[in-house]
Order: sequence, then structure tokens, then C-alpha cells
Amino acid sequence: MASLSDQIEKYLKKLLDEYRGTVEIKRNKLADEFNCAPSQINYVLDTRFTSERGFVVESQRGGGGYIRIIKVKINSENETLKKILSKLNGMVTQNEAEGIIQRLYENDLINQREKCIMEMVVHRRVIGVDLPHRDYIRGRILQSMLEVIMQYEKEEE
Amino acid sequence: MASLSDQIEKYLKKLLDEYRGTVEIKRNKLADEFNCAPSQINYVLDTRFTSERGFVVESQRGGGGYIRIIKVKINSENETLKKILSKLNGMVTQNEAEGIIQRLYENDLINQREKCIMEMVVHRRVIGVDLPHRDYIRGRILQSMLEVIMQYEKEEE
DNA sequence: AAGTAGAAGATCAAAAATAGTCAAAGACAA
DNA sequence: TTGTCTTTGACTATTTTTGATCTTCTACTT
Repeated sequence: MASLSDQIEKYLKKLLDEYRGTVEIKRNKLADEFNCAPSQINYVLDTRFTSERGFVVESQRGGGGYIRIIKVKINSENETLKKILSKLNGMVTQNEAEGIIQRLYENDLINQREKCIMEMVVHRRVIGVDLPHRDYIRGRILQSMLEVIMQYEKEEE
Repeated sequence: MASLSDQIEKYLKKLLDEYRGTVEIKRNKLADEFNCAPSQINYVLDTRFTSERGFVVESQRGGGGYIRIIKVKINSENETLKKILSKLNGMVTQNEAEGIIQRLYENDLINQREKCIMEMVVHRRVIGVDLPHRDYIRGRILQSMLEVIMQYEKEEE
């Protein structure tokens, strides 16, 4: 059932694992391998390798061009949270919010139950009002949750 | 005299049994197999695979879209939660929400950090829209959080 | 060193593929 | 008959896929 984008995402994450957090690809070559439009690669990068999720994407055009993906770990917990928080003004899409929550979880700042709670309350179905208002509400919700997380140590497990 | 909805329900439950509690379907494909309107599938999900009955339904639209049904084990000792949840329909005031959250804390169903998160996201300032809509949003938020809490054991402290 | 052609990658919007919502119509039981 | 549950369909929302066009580099030529 996995969409093409899902497959490409999975492939790239496998590469990232293998190569300790950095990979370099040729956009056209990869598109060719997956038999898709080159812009599909950009779509995957834009939706799944965002900075909220802890990735940095660099690229260069022209002959010998490339796309480099780097997975960034959080080291100092609160610094990163503060950075995320400061970027969080106003609207937050569900995808952005989920990215942030996923990253918190991967970096062990929240446990699974907290992750589920957080994912629930940023879900469009739960907020349940029309855009664009929904994204503003989500922004306030996520921001306030992050503030709590910064204040309290995670419980030991 | 099994209605179409009953048949679809039965079919899905059989799949759930076979696949240890998780199935993924294509809405249009299933509708086609049962020769009905696609929205009939939603009707079945809404009426028979609800969270009260212990199911979680996730979905995605677009290419490669799907509907995933997950049978969830509910921590059944939580009579408190069940009772609270069953009374919760529609609007919830901030006061009511805070009372419920306090009670969960006192009953040791949530820890302090969770309490703070929950209090934050039901706060009128955070939801930030006018009444009466605010109380409906809070209702959905609180309900979904309670559902998660019922699903997951509290972390040891 | 300057100029240029060709080689990448980026962007953006349209099209396609799904799923969701809501209200009206139909069926059936009390 | 009345109220509830089911079925349908028109319209909406979201996500993915594709393609045309733009921009930025590099490599080569002179």
C-alpha cells in the first residue's frame, strides 16, 4: 500500500542509517531508479525530511550537482526546544506538528504515551475547525505543550 | 437479516482476527467489492469501529491512500475513565476539564507532567476561540486525551 | 578571464488519486 | 406513524504525482 513517496522515504532513511546520518544523492538518477518525475524527489524531501523532523538538506545545481541529506541529533535538550519554540509563531500545520513530536520522541524527550496524547490534540479531526483558524489553534496548543516539556524532566521509565 | 453494514462489519472483523489486530483497506476498492457507495464504508467505521468499542481508525488520502483499523487493548481497570468518557459528549467547560484532570491525577492515572500538559491544552487562552465553539473543541481534545490514557499504561515513576 | 552551452536541481500549479462530510432518501421496527 | 438506522450521492478536503518552466552551477572554449 505504500505510496511511491513512502518508498522513497524509506529508501533514503535506510541509506541514512547505513551511512551514519549523511547521504548524498543525484536527484535525476534517483528519480530514474524509482521511475518518477524528478520533482517527486523534492516532494519527498519537502514533506518528510523537514527541519522539524531534524533533517538538513543541502544541494547544488549544475554539473556534478547533488542533494545531501543530514540527520541532526538533539544534544542539549532545552536549546533545541527553545529553537523550535521560537520558530513556532502563529500557524502550524499538522504535518509540521507531527514532525516536531516525532523528533521529540526519537530524541527521547517524550515517551510513547505523551507522543500519542500530543499527536491526538494536534490532529485536524480533534481540533475540528476550518482552516486557517485550525492552524493557529494548533500553534498555540503545540507551543504550550512544548513549554511544559521544557519545564518538567521526563519521567524515568 | 444482516444489513450491508453488518456484512461489512463482519468482514472487517474477520480480517482483524486474521491479521492480529490491524488491517489496512482501500475505501473505494472495498466499496466496490461490496457494491456500495464509498461513504458506506465511513458509515460502518463511524458506527461500529468507534473508540468506545476499542478501535482506532487512521487514514490517509491521496495516492496510495488507505484506511487502517486497529483493535486496541483497553486497560479495563479504569472504571473511572470509562465513566468519565461516557459522560463526555459535546461541550466541556474549562472548569469541568480541570476537575476531570485533577481527578485523574489524584487517582494516579496521570503524572504531574501529563497533568500540566493536559491543563495547558484545555485552557481558554490556548484554545483561543470564542464560546461556544471553544467548549466543543475542548470536549474533543479532552476526550481524545482520555482515550489515549486508557490505552497506555502510565509510566512508572 | 570572459563568455556560453549544457547539466543539474528548484518551483509551481495542474491533474490524479484517495478519503471525508453531510444531508436527503429509503427501509424497517415499534 | 414516528423514530431510528441504513444507503446513496453530491460536494469537499487532502495527498501524491506529473510536467512545464525557471534558476544556478560547472565545464569548456576562446
